[in-house]
Amino acid sequence: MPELPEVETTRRGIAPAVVGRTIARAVVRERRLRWRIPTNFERTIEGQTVRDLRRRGKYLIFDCDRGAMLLHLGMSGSLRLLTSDTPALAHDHVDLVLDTAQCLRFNDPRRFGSVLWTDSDPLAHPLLAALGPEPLSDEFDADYLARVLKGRSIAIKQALMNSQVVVGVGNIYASEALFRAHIRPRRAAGRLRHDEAAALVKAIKAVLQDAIRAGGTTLRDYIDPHGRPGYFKRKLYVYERAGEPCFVCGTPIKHFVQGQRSTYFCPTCQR
DNA sequence: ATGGGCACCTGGCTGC
DNA sequence: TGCAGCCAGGTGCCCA
Repeated sequence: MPELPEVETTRRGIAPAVVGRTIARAVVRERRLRWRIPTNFERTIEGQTVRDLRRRGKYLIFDCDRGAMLLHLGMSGSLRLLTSDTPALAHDHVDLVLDTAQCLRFNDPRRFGSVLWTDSDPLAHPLLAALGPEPLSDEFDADYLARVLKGRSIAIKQALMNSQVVVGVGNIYASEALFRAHIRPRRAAGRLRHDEAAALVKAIKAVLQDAIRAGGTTLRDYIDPHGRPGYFKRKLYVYERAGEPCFVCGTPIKHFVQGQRSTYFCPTCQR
Protein backbone atom coordinates (compact mmCIF):
# COMPACT_ATOMS: atom_id res chain seq x y z
CA MET A 1 0.00 0.00 0.00
CA PRO A 2 1.47 3.06 1.32
CA GLU A 3 4.16 5.33 0.11
CA LEU A 4 5.08 8.64 1.65
CA PRO A 5 1.80 10.45 0.81
CA GLU A 6 -0.33 7.73 2.35
CA VAL A 7 1.83 7.59 5.49
CA GLU A 8 1.78 11.38 5.78
CA THR A 9 -2.00 11.41 5.29
CA THR A 10 -2.26 8.84 8.05
CA ARG A 11 -0.01 10.90 10.33
CA ARG A 12 -2.03 14.05 9.80
CA GLY A 13 -5.26 12.16 10.31
CA ILE A 14 -4.39 10.63 13.65
CA ALA A 15 -2.14 13.31 15.18
CA PRO A 16 -4.94 15.51 16.59
CA ALA A 17 -6.48 12.53 18.37
CA VAL A 18 -3.23 11.00 19.59
CA VAL A 19 -0.69 13.69 20.49
CA GLY A 20 -0.98 14.63 24.16
CA ARG A 21 -3.09 11.57 24.91
CA THR A 22 -2.11 8.79 27.27
CA ILE A 23 -2.18 5.16 26.16
CA ALA A 24 -4.50 3.53 28.66
CA ARG A 25 -4.17 0.05 27.24
CA ALA A 26 -2.53 -1.80 24.39
CA VAL A 27 -4.08 -4.91 22.86
CA VAL A 28 -2.02 -7.20 20.63
CA ARG A 29 -3.97 -9.91 18.82
CA GLU A 30 -1.22 -11.00 16.45
CA ARG A 31 2.49 -10.63 17.27
CA ARG A 32 3.81 -12.13 14.04
CA LEU A 33 4.28 -9.01 11.96
CA ARG A 34 7.44 -8.24 9.99
CA TRP A 35 9.16 -8.43 13.34
CA ARG A 36 7.56 -10.25 16.23
CA ILE A 37 6.09 -7.90 18.81
CA PRO A 38 7.71 -8.78 22.14
CA THR A 39 5.38 -9.87 24.92
CA ASN A 40 6.42 -6.95 27.14
CA PHE A 41 5.31 -4.39 24.52
CA GLU A 42 1.92 -3.77 26.11
CA ARG A 43 3.39 -3.36 29.59
CA THR A 44 6.04 -1.00 28.24
CA ILE A 45 3.71 1.36 26.41
CA GLU A 46 0.74 1.40 28.77
CA GLY A 47 0.53 4.59 30.84
CA GLN A 48 2.83 6.56 28.55
CA THR A 49 1.75 9.80 26.94
CA VAL A 50 2.32 10.41 23.22
CA ARG A 51 4.34 13.63 23.09
CA ASP A 52 4.77 13.91 19.34
CA LEU A 53 3.94 12.05 16.15
CA ARG A 54 6.56 12.28 13.44
CA ARG A 55 7.23 10.61 10.11
CA ARG A 56 10.60 9.46 8.82
CA GLY A 57 10.34 7.96 5.35
CA LYS A 58 7.45 5.54 5.60
CA TYR A 59 7.88 5.04 9.34
CA LEU A 60 5.58 6.73 11.86
CA ILE A 61 7.33 7.67 15.10
CA PHE A 62 5.18 7.94 18.22
CA ASP A 63 7.39 9.80 20.68
CA CYS A 64 6.42 8.77 24.18
CA ASP A 65 7.62 9.59 27.71
CA ARG A 66 10.28 6.90 27.92
CA GLY A 67 10.98 5.93 24.32
CA ALA A 68 9.16 5.69 21.02
CA MET A 69 6.94 3.36 19.06
CA LEU A 70 7.91 2.90 15.42
CA LEU A 71 5.14 1.79 13.09
CA HIS A 72 5.45 0.79 9.44
CA LEU A 73 2.36 0.06 7.33
CA GLY A 74 4.12 -2.37 4.99
CA MET A 75 2.17 -3.17 1.82
CA SER A 76 -1.32 -3.56 3.19
CA GLY A 77 -1.40 -1.84 6.58
CA SER A 78 -3.69 0.93 7.73
CA LEU A 79 -4.41 2.79 10.95
CA ARG A 80 -7.91 3.79 11.93
CA LEU A 81 -9.38 5.89 14.69
CA LEU A 82 -12.37 4.14 16.19
CA THR A 83 -14.33 4.11 19.39
CA SER A 84 -12.81 1.63 21.81
CA ASP A 85 -15.90 -0.60 21.75
CA THR A 86 -15.70 -1.22 17.99
CA PRO A 87 -15.46 -4.99 17.47
CA ALA A 88 -12.18 -6.18 16.00
CA LEU A 89 -12.27 -7.68 12.52
CA ALA A 90 -9.88 -9.96 10.68
CA HIS A 91 -6.30 -8.64 10.62
CA ASP A 92 -6.89 -6.06 13.35
CA HIS A 93 -3.56 -6.87 14.99
CA VAL A 94 -2.88 -4.04 17.45
CA ASP A 95 -5.02 -1.53 19.37
CA LEU A 96 -3.81 1.46 21.31
CA VAL A 97 -6.70 2.46 23.55
CA LEU A 98 -6.42 6.13 24.51
CA ASP A 99 -7.59 7.87 27.66
CA THR A 100 -10.27 9.51 25.50
CA ALA A 101 -11.91 6.11 24.89
CA GLN A 102 -10.80 6.39 21.29
CA CYS A 103 -8.84 3.52 19.86
CA LEU A 104 -6.05 3.58 17.30
CA ARG A 105 -6.28 0.27 15.47
CA PHE A 106 -3.63 -1.26 13.20
CA ASN A 107 -4.94 -3.58 10.50
CA ASP A 108 -2.58 -5.38 8.13
CA PRO A 109 -3.73 -8.42 6.12
CA ARG A 110 -0.31 -9.28 4.71
CA ARG A 111 1.58 -8.60 7.94
CA PHE A 112 4.50 -6.92 6.18
CA GLY A 113 4.04 -3.99 8.53
CA SER A 114 5.77 -3.59 11.85
CA VAL A 115 5.27 -2.25 15.34
CA LEU A 116 8.50 -1.70 17.25
CA TRP A 117 9.54 -0.13 20.51
CA THR A 118 12.78 1.69 21.18
CA ASP A 119 13.97 3.08 24.51
CA SER A 120 16.37 5.55 22.92
CA ASP A 121 16.50 8.06 20.06
CA PRO A 122 14.23 6.59 17.37
CA LEU A 123 16.22 8.18 14.57
CA ALA A 124 19.23 6.17 15.77
CA HIS A 125 17.29 2.91 15.49
CA PRO A 126 19.05 0.52 13.06
CA LEU A 127 16.08 0.61 10.67
CA LEU A 128 16.10 4.41 10.50
CA ALA A 129 19.73 5.35 10.97
CA ALA A 130 20.87 4.69 7.39
CA LEU A 131 17.88 6.22 5.62
CA GLY A 132 18.48 8.80 2.92
CA PRO A 133 17.06 12.32 2.97
CA GLU A 134 13.40 13.26 3.06
CA PRO A 135 12.28 14.02 -0.51
CA LEU A 136 10.42 17.17 0.54
CA SER A 137 13.41 18.61 2.42
CA ASP A 138 15.86 21.15 1.01
CA GLU A 139 18.60 18.60 1.52
CA PHE A 140 17.13 16.61 -1.38
CA ASP A 141 18.23 18.68 -4.36
CA ALA A 142 19.78 18.15 -7.79
CA ASP A 143 23.35 18.30 -6.50
CA TYR A 144 22.64 15.68 -3.86
CA LEU A 145 20.89 13.34 -6.30
CA ALA A 146 23.60 13.68 -8.96
CA ARG A 147 26.29 13.03 -6.33
CA VAL A 148 24.64 9.95 -4.82
CA LEU A 149 23.89 8.41 -8.23
CA LYS A 150 27.32 9.09 -9.69
CA GLY A 151 28.93 5.98 -11.17
CA ARG A 152 25.95 3.76 -10.49
CA SER A 153 24.72 1.39 -13.16
CA ILE A 154 21.41 0.53 -11.51
CA ALA A 155 18.27 1.65 -13.35
CA ILE A 156 17.07 5.05 -12.22
CA LYS A 157 13.65 3.74 -11.22
CA GLN A 158 15.17 1.17 -8.89
CA ALA A 159 17.56 3.78 -7.50
CA LEU A 160 14.61 6.01 -6.61
CA MET A 161 13.04 3.17 -4.67
CA ASN A 162 16.22 2.62 -2.66
CA SER A 163 15.63 4.20 0.75
CA GLN A 164 19.32 4.99 1.11
CA VAL A 165 19.05 7.28 -1.92
CA VAL A 166 15.80 8.97 -0.89
CA VAL A 167 12.98 7.83 1.39
CA GLY A 168 9.29 7.58 0.69
CA VAL A 169 9.30 6.97 -3.07
CA GLY A 170 7.67 3.62 -3.79
CA ASN A 171 6.46 1.84 -6.88
CA ILE A 172 3.65 4.22 -7.85
CA TYR A 173 5.41 7.52 -7.38
CA ALA A 174 8.70 6.32 -8.89
CA SER A 175 6.94 5.67 -12.20
CA GLU A 176 4.91 8.88 -11.92
CA ALA A 177 7.91 11.09 -11.11
CA LEU A 178 9.91 9.66 -14.02
CA PHE A 179 6.99 10.39 -16.34
CA ARG A 180 6.79 13.98 -15.12
CA ALA A 181 10.55 14.35 -15.58
CA HIS A 182 10.46 12.80 -19.10
CA ILE A 183 13.04 10.16 -18.09
CA ARG A 184 12.84 6.48 -19.03
CA PRO A 185 12.83 4.14 -16.02
CA ARG A 186 15.60 1.89 -17.40
CA ARG A 187 18.17 4.66 -17.80
CA ALA A 188 21.36 4.02 -15.83
CA ALA A 189 21.16 6.17 -12.71
CA GLY A 190 24.73 7.39 -13.08
CA ARG A 191 24.17 8.56 -16.65
CA LEU A 192 21.55 11.21 -15.94
CA ARG A 193 22.61 14.71 -16.95
CA HIS A 194 22.56 17.33 -14.21
CA ASP A 195 19.50 19.01 -15.71
CA GLU A 196 17.72 15.66 -15.71
CA ALA A 197 18.57 15.12 -12.05
CA ALA A 198 17.17 18.59 -11.38
CA ALA A 199 13.97 17.81 -13.29
CA LEU A 200 13.62 14.54 -11.43
CA VAL A 201 14.01 16.14 -8.02
CA LYS A 202 11.39 18.69 -8.97
CA ALA A 203 9.05 15.99 -10.25
CA ILE A 204 9.42 13.85 -7.12
CA LYS A 205 8.62 16.78 -4.84
CA ALA A 206 5.67 17.81 -6.99
CA VAL A 207 4.09 14.39 -7.31
CA LEU A 208 4.43 13.66 -3.59
CA GLN A 209 2.99 17.05 -2.64
CA ASP A 210 0.12 16.67 -5.09
CA ALA A 211 -0.62 13.20 -3.71
CA ILE A 212 -0.56 14.41 -0.10
CA ARG A 213 -3.00 17.14 -1.08
CA ALA A 214 -5.31 14.48 -2.54
CA GLY A 215 -5.05 12.30 0.57
CA GLY A 216 -2.86 9.69 -1.12
CA THR A 217 -3.59 7.02 -3.70
CA THR A 218 -6.13 4.27 -3.18
CA LEU A 219 -5.67 1.48 -5.70
CA ARG A 220 -7.22 -1.39 -3.81
CA ASP A 221 -7.43 -1.15 -0.07
CA TYR A 222 -5.71 1.95 1.29
CA ILE A 223 -7.94 3.97 3.63
CA ASP A 224 -7.11 6.93 5.82
CA PRO A 225 -7.68 6.95 9.61
CA HIS A 226 -11.30 8.00 9.10
CA GLY A 227 -11.97 5.19 6.64
CA ARG A 228 -11.79 7.35 3.52
CA PRO A 229 -9.86 6.50 0.36
CA GLY A 230 -7.23 8.77 -1.22
CA TYR A 231 -8.15 10.55 -4.45
CA PHE A 232 -4.81 10.70 -6.26
CA LYS A 233 -5.56 7.68 -8.47
CA ARG A 234 -7.34 9.93 -10.95
CA LYS A 235 -4.15 11.96 -11.32
CA LEU A 236 -1.87 9.04 -12.11
CA TYR A 237 -0.42 9.45 -15.60
CA VAL A 238 1.09 6.00 -16.11
CA TYR A 239 0.70 3.68 -13.11
CA GLU A 240 -1.53 0.70 -13.96
CA ARG A 241 -2.37 2.29 -17.33
CA ALA A 242 -0.62 -0.24 -19.61
CA GLY A 243 -2.02 -0.06 -23.16
CA GLU A 244 -4.07 3.05 -22.45
CA PRO A 245 -3.27 6.30 -24.27
CA CYS A 246 -0.83 8.72 -22.69
CA PHE A 247 -2.77 11.75 -21.47
CA VAL A 248 -0.13 14.02 -23.02
CA CYS A 249 0.61 12.47 -26.43
CA GLY A 250 -1.77 9.54 -26.93
CA THR A 251 0.90 6.86 -27.25
CA PRO A 252 -0.08 3.63 -25.47
CA ILE A 253 1.55 3.40 -22.03
CA LYS A 254 4.07 0.56 -21.77
CA HIS A 255 4.56 -1.85 -18.90
CA PHE A 256 7.49 -4.08 -17.95
CA VAL A 257 8.90 -5.73 -14.85
CA GLN A 258 11.94 -4.28 -13.18
CA GLY A 259 13.41 -5.82 -10.05
CA GLN A 260 10.22 -7.87 -9.67
CA ARG A 261 8.10 -4.69 -9.63
CA SER A 262 5.79 -3.36 -12.35
CA THR A 263 7.03 -0.27 -14.15
CA TYR A 264 4.95 1.96 -16.44
CA PHE A 265 6.13 4.64 -18.85
CA CYS A 266 5.29 6.54 -22.03
CA PRO A 267 7.80 5.64 -24.77
CA THR A 268 7.20 8.97 -26.50
CA CYS A 269 7.22 11.42 -23.58
CA GLN A 270 10.10 9.75 -21.75
CA ARG A 271 13.64 9.53 -23.09
C1' DA B 1 30.42 -1.03 -2.44
C1' DT B 2 26.96 -2.54 -5.65
C1' DG B 3 23.26 -5.04 -7.60
C1' DG B 4 20.18 -8.97 -7.99
C1' DG B 5 17.08 -12.15 -6.06
C1' DC B 6 14.45 -14.01 -2.32
C1' DA B 7 11.68 -13.98 1.57
C1' DC B 8 7.92 -12.65 4.41
C1' DC B 9 2.06 -12.93 3.98
C1' DT B 10 -3.10 -12.72 2.55
C1' DG B 11 -6.65 -11.73 -0.70
C1' DG B 12 -8.58 -10.69 -5.09
C1' DC B 13 -8.89 -11.58 -9.77
C1' DT B 14 -8.46 -14.45 -14.11
C1' DG B 15 -8.84 -18.30 -16.76
C1' DC B 16 -9.28 -23.17 -17.33
C1' DT C 1 -18.17 -23.85 -8.68
C1' DG C 2 -13.41 -24.89 -7.75
C1' DC C 3 -8.93 -24.18 -7.94
C1' DA C 4 -4.30 -23.10 -9.64
C1' DG C 5 -1.67 -19.26 -10.88
C1' DC C 6 -0.55 -14.60 -10.79
C1' DC C 7 -0.43 -10.07 -8.95
C1' DA C 8 -0.40 -6.36 -5.33
C1' DG C 9 1.34 1.10 -2.31
C1' DG C 10 7.67 -2.60 1.07
C1' DT C 11 12.13 -3.70 2.43
C1' DG C 12 15.69 -6.35 5.00
C1' DC C 13 18.96 -9.81 4.16
C1' DC C 14 22.00 -12.99 1.74
C1' DC C 15 24.92 -13.89 -1.96
C1' DA C 16 27.92 -13.17 -6.06
